[in-house]
Amino acid sequence: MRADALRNRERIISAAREMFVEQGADVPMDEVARRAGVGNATLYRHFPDRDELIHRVTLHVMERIIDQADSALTEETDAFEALGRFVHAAAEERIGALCPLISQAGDAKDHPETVEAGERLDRAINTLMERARSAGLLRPDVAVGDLMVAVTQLTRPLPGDGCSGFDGYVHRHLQLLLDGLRAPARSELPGSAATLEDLRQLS
Amino acid sequence: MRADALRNRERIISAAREMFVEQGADVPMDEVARRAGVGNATLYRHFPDRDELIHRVTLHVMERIIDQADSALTEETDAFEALGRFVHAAAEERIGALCPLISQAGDAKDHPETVEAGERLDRAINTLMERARSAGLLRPDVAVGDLMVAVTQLTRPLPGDGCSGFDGYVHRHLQLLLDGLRAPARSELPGSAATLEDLRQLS
Amino acid sequence: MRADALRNRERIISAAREMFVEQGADVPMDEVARRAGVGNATLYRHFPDRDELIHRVTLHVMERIIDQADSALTEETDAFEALGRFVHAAAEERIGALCPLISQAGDAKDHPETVEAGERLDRAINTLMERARSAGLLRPDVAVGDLMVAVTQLTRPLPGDGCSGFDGYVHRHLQLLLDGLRAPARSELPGSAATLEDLRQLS
Amino acid sequence: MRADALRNRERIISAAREMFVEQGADVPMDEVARRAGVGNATLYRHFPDRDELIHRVTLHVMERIIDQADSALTEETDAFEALGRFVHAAAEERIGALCPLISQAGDAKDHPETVEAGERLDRAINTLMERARSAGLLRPDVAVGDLMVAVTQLTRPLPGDGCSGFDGYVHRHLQLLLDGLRAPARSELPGSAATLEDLRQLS
DNA sequence: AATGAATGAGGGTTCATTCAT
DNA sequence: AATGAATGAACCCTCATTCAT
Repeated sequence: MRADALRNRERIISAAREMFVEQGADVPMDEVARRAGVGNATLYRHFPDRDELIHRVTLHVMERIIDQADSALTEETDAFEALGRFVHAAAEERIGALCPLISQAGDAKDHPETVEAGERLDRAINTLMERARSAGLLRPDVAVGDLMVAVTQLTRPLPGDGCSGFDGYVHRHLQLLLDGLRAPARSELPGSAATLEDLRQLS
Repeated sequence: MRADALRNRERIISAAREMFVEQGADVPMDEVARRAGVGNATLYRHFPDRDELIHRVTLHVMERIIDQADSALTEETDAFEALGRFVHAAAEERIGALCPLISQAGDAKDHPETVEAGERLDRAINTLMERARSAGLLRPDVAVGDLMVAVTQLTRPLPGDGCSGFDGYVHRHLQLLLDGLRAPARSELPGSAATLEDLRQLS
Repeated sequence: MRADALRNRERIISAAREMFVEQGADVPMDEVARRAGVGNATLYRHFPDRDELIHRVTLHVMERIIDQADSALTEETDAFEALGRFVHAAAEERIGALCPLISQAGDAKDHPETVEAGERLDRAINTLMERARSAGLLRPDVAVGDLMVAVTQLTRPLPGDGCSGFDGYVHRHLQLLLDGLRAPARSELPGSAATLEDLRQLS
Repeated sequence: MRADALRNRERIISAAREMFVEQGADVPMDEVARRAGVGNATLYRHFPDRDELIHRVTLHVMERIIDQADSALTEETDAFEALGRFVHAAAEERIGALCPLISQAGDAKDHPETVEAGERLDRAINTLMERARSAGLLRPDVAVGDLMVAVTQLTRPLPGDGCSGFDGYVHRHLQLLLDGLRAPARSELPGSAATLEDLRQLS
């Protein structure tokens, strides 16, 4: 790929990520192109339709979240602290805004690359959780899917514009969740623990 | 109001609530009308535009949630059990699908009726929380806004169709939240406690 | 017809005339009904469709204009003064706003009542003009159709709202027209003199 | 601008002008597009809404009328003949059908380009009138606004379709007006002379 | 490869007219 | 007779996607 084409591709993904965060997946494609500083047809050359664009943006954010999980694992000594750091870092990566998009992107969620990235993400977070669980700090009845769905949901932006003021509260709610995750369990959870793969097949 | 008109109005609200839950606030108005079994112009006679329809649906659900809070307060003896019952009942009322709609309905969130219903909701839930807090069962550093936002977020449906399989997991996550809410607090929360009014003004 | 029905009919015609003058023939029927203080279905009972309403309003104004012609004939001694008085009076009757409506009312302009009223109007104005012509005050190469079309056009309101400020100028332009009608003719007119019947058949 | 886009733009303006003349400002936008041989969205790309389309069409016709005024000034020796030629030429440019549209186009009449074109038009016609007035051929108590409103009104098409037969009479009425404008004045005019700017501010 | 331009399908809303009370 | 309510067709406008330069 030519160097300028690659640069365009990256600018489009970056613009799309920003706009998806701010305005959701329904943002007009022309607006994405304009924010990226390219013509609309250039956008379509790189991403044949909206689904493909969403697909690539979500893959991109999954990679970043995997990186965050790895960093937290490496750089934090306390196992539960590592989990907490990861949770708050995932929020900053806008997991709540971006990951749910995949359910709007046709069959993208079953695409091999998505599945594969999901597996790596599952492994990375599972490692984090396993370490905390082994240390007796994490309640034993939760799995990666539980954590990721809860974090995603708690950090989802409200539809429509302008509710960005809520961001300040998000970390409070994540902290409440983390307190609920701490061992020992204070109640019995209904249902059963879910992996990311379980969730993917459900959706 | 004429009897048939009232019946139509109720059928429209009911259809709209169902479709908002299933497909979000962007459902075509004509589809809502069709589901309600009326012509599209009948819908517009009752609700001059989409904002008004959303406004009335959200008011309706707020009333139902207030009722749930009152029931929980009356019928449960354990104060924390009451809170838990209310949280799960609010999920069943689809608080996560319906309350966020108000931010998509223009100025509806500042409408006097919405404000007033919000105040009553705040009082009802505050009573529930106060009772649990007095009994030493609820951590003292949370307020109504914290609870309601977290519950709303955790129960929001994913965008797009068909992810209804997640519903089974929602109650797990609510339970995690409730465990995090229990006294004693396991960590210090960032930021400060919010009332519903605080949140309304933010949004 | 019952007394209250007759009263309603008159209120509707009156409301329609006002609104046609202010907003043109495209005013919503429901608005006419509201201005008249009746239900919309009552309007439709009296006038089966918009064309019929326009038809009746224009007949009504034609009668009033005939009256104005008769008054001018009777009450003015100078024959050209009588013509001038009539022209300005027709403007006040909103001939320019109301008579053109008939061309928007389907086949109403060929309705026997319209034809008959047109004939009476033609006779009345012709009498006025003939008297002025006999007195050597009116140029001989103009007929009723010329006068009425020119007066109608010069007094037509602009489409859209709010241009009522123009009214002040209308009488200036009518006066210019009257000066052009005075004998002796200052130029030769193209085409030939037209009766109202000529015009009706054209339109 | 690309050559094909420019061609489309001109075809749209041309189609719109024809249809505005025939059917008024309320023609469906889709019909204009169809007459122009383009898709409806192409029309909207060039003219974001109906107001903008009207705005551009009226600007276009104003330019053509200015040209007519200049031609009449240059090519006619007799000063009143020049005025007469201009008046009839303005009628052929459909001034009566097109200029009133501007009052239906939102704030277009206060748009700088419209104001500026109006000023040039005022100057061009004022030159014509001044020359005739200096030659003692034009009555002194009229101004540009008087002339233009009268010409516009006398040449306005009737609402609705099909009354094109009237066109033959229009030049008769313009001639009557011109005879009324000739010096010496045969009566005193009510009100005061108006410039185009006066009229714009009124409307 | 990049892009401005074109397009057709779809959704929101209005309104003339008809229906039911 | 009077009326509030219901309706479907029409129109404006947007946008995802394709085409032509």
